[in-house]
Amino acid sequence: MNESLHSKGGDETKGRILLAAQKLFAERGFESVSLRNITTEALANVAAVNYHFGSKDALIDELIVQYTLPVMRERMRLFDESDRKFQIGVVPVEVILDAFMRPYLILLEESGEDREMFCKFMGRCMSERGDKIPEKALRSSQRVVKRMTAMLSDALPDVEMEVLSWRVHFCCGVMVHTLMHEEMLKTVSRGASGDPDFETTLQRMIDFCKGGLNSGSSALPANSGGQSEFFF
Amino acid sequence: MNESLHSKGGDETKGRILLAAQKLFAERGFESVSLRNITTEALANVAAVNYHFGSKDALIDELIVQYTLPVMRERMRLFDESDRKFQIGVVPVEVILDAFMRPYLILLEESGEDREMFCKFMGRCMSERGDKIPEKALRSSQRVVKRMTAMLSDALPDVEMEVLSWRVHFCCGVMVHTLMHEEMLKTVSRGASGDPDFETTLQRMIDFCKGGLNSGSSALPANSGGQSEFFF
DNA sequence: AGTTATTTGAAACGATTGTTTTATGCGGTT
DNA sequence: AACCGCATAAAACAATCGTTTCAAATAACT
Repeated sequence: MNESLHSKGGDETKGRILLAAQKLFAERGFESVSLRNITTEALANVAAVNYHFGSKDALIDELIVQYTLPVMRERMRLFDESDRKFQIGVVPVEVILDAFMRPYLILLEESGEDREMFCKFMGRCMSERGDKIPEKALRSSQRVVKRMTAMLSDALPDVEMEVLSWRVHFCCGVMVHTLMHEEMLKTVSRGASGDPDFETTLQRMIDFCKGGLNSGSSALPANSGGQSEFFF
Repeated sequence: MNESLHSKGGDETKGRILLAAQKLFAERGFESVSLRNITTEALANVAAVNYHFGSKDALIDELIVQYTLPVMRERMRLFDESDRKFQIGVVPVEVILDAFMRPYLILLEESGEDREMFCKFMGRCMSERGDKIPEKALRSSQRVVKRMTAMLSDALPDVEMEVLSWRVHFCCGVMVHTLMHEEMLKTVSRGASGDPDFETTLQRMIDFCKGGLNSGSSALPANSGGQSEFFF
């Protein structure tokens, strides 16, 4: 009856389908997973997908929106928090990067979902769905990037705007690639202290991106800065 | 008759299929493109694919090997060249990065193929074929990464081996993400001097990665360094 | 209760997938 | 000419795809 915010109470199977879809999409990609794969995993009927969501694409869109918006909100919240904390002076680069990347860690840890699965899902959104990202998620993402670029610009006044835009993009590349292939990266760290936790991975990404953002650039012609129209 | 190195002379359609397949795979991904899409583009019959290659997967494998090996060879050649040039002292980081990333530019410019298409194809190999990379291409890639990591280790003696391995991985993330989404990145640079050429993009990637590799790392427990088992 | 609206299940839809079969055409050799 | 090996073409293969249909079951409301 009431279209609940968390889609709780009402539909049982709808939630199971969303969960199964996220898991399978994360593991094998959007194109490779069929509706029957999903409904089998979710112990539901094939028709249930089209009944509850309308189509496979609509299901994907709903998944993207449902999993993207909380991340973007958390990023914005951390940006705000940082702005307050560093009211005098600028927010340090590593703090900005942390606010940008950490939500992938925190958000899911709280809700008890599988973080690795979630990361892979988000990574696939970025690499396999470059175009077909739902409007709402796209705009939300663009606001975040715009905000972060502005904050970084304050922290790095010597870096031209266009160069900075490119480097923000590079940071996203680092993050996407790392999230997508996390389990393989663990083979790099096999040794003394066991698997590196996400906090370690996060710190390594931040260190690297901070160095990259700060890097002294070779002389290049200066253009007017623009905003990337990407989905991160 | 003679199985020419460049698959010239003998089979006409086989070459056309390879070309069409590379183009379509680059544009839309491996799963989304059907054999009929390919053969239509190549003005060939559907059966021709299975006749010449055995299966769709075999076609993909052949494409990957055919386009990967020259890149790896060129990287190794540039590594050798750098080693000779800097016989006294170590090879600078930016030179190593250049040797790693430039082959994507040079190789195709010479053969007159479409570089943007090629980059996208390689990017898709890395992001959509993480596991199913043919053995030959995989080993070739691993040799390159091992070699580069060793050279970087000499150039950056202060960076622990494990941290360095992670950062090499991050550099790959920068490259893959950039190659995959090059055309969207151009919207960042719209303005004065028109589209940035690949040389500019390359320089920006190198600058960023150099800064990232050099970055002073926060204190983290040191593990034994290992080799990533990735396909780059 | 009975009526209505919503959610399921089994089956089938047409379309498309990768692959195979069968027949035909072509060039070179004996 | 007859034969051969190789390449192509048209057609059909079974399987699977996303989607739809429709009847049965379940829940909600008067």
